[in-house]
Amino acid sequence: MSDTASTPRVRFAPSPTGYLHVGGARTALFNWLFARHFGGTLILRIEDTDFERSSEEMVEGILEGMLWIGLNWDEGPFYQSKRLDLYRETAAKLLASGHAYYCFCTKEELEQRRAEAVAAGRPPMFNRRCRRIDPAVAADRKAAGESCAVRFAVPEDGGATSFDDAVFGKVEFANAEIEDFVLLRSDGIPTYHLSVVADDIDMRLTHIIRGADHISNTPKQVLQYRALGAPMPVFAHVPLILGPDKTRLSKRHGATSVIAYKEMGIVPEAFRNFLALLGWTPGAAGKDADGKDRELFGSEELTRLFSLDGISKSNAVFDNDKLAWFNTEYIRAYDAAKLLPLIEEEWTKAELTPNRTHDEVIATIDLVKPRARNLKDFAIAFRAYFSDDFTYDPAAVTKFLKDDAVRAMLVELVARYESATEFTEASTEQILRAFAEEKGVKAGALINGARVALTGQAVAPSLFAVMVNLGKDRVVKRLTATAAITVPAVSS
RNA sequence: GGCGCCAUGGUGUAAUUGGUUAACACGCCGCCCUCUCAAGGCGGAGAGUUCGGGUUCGAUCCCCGAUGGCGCUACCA
Repeated sequence: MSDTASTPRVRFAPSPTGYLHVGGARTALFNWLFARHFGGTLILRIEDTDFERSSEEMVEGILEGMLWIGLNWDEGPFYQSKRLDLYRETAAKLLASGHAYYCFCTKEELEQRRAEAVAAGRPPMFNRRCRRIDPAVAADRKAAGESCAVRFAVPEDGGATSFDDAVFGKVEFANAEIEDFVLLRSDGIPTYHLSVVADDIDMRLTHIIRGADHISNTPKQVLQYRALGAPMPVFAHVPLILGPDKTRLSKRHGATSVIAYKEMGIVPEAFRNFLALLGWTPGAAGKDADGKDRELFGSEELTRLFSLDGISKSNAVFDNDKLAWFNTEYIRAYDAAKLLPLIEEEWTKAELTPNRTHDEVIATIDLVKPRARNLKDFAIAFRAYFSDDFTYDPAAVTKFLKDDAVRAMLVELVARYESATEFTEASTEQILRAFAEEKGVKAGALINGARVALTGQAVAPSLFAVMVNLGKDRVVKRLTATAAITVPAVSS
């Protein structure tokens, strides 16, 4: 690590060939946490040198994903496609110092040789044929217009290249295993190997925190740092996130794009908290007074606690159940006012317009949120609290309103409420229980039936709290309507 | 195939870096509460630390091997 840098400079460098996926989001989060912890700088760099697969639309999707989980950046976004000169200059330096050379092999030749090697059971590595061409001759051929790529000359000294990874420790590769990789393609566009190093040096990065899938690429980069005489950054590779079957997380396992979780009704802070704990633990600092591990960490606490030391080496499985748990915890902890804008998005999507006053809406969110697992609940299961436009859950009707006698009694109950002078939790309960006693039925039967009549659901908060929340008029109306509710025909 | 990395209940992780009845959280099961369902409270099942060898008085922890998983193996990133 360079001692001229007092604070770390890190980067998140996605390739815009897809949306921000959960692995990328976690890498971004770790970089962000690391930068914020040390008061360092986070740079956002778009690695779009694969013109075929990159698109501006994907860049927007990635930024949207980052912003959603609350990540910002200090510099950038920088686009590699706009920094081509830097890469060409870097390649020229390497060429000049003898660390790189022109390769005139065509793609077809390369493919053919690779196929032959595989068929013969030999490693399909580039055979370094063009490395033996005299540099002067190569320069002439290039000047004459012959198409060529630039390759890095990996030391043929029988030695090894290693680096000290902040999470994995010392990792070493025999130089004989590293092929003379392409730096500059024949069309003058750099490959990833060149552009990362050129940019990481140019942007004076001190720590490279990225997915463990880059471990095998690292020696190629270390070699370039040395050839360029640049200070070596600290490498920290983060284990990958796997699906429930322990294979690489993919669409097969459900949502892989971060934004999909937003669309599923996940609260951003819950997602961020969940992600932070995949492959990282605060260790002893994350235990409570009883020595139990804590799981719920807000943004500030996460950045205070974050450290490279807490990153584990083994891959982690993405567990939807745990995410769901985080989500309910966060929804319950949010105040109604903070929840409201998120819920309004869901209402818009569900084409629901609440016909209640703002204060009523806030009070209702508080009433209902202890039972919410997901933002979607506010638009679906809890719909009857916010709008008169709701439906009855057939299963709930079958369970509690199947009995005609119960339905008739609920309708009869209406008169009692209409003539009541007050309408509080205590009074509504008292009226119902007295009525049940008169009729010789269990209060529970009427309560459960009324719940379905009032909310359309079998699941709800305390019935009398619901009554007060809805208000006398709605209660009267909905109870009266009980008679018209159709009981689903019992099949089988 | 070659190279690299990893390996603690179903999942995420702990275990004063050799000495614990292997801990916590999620999930699961049961009980309590009760007008339903969550929540909450209480209790439970579930790993002897992938397997096999070592080193040691003693290994989850150190070493070797095997197995398994993952990653890389492009003029993709």
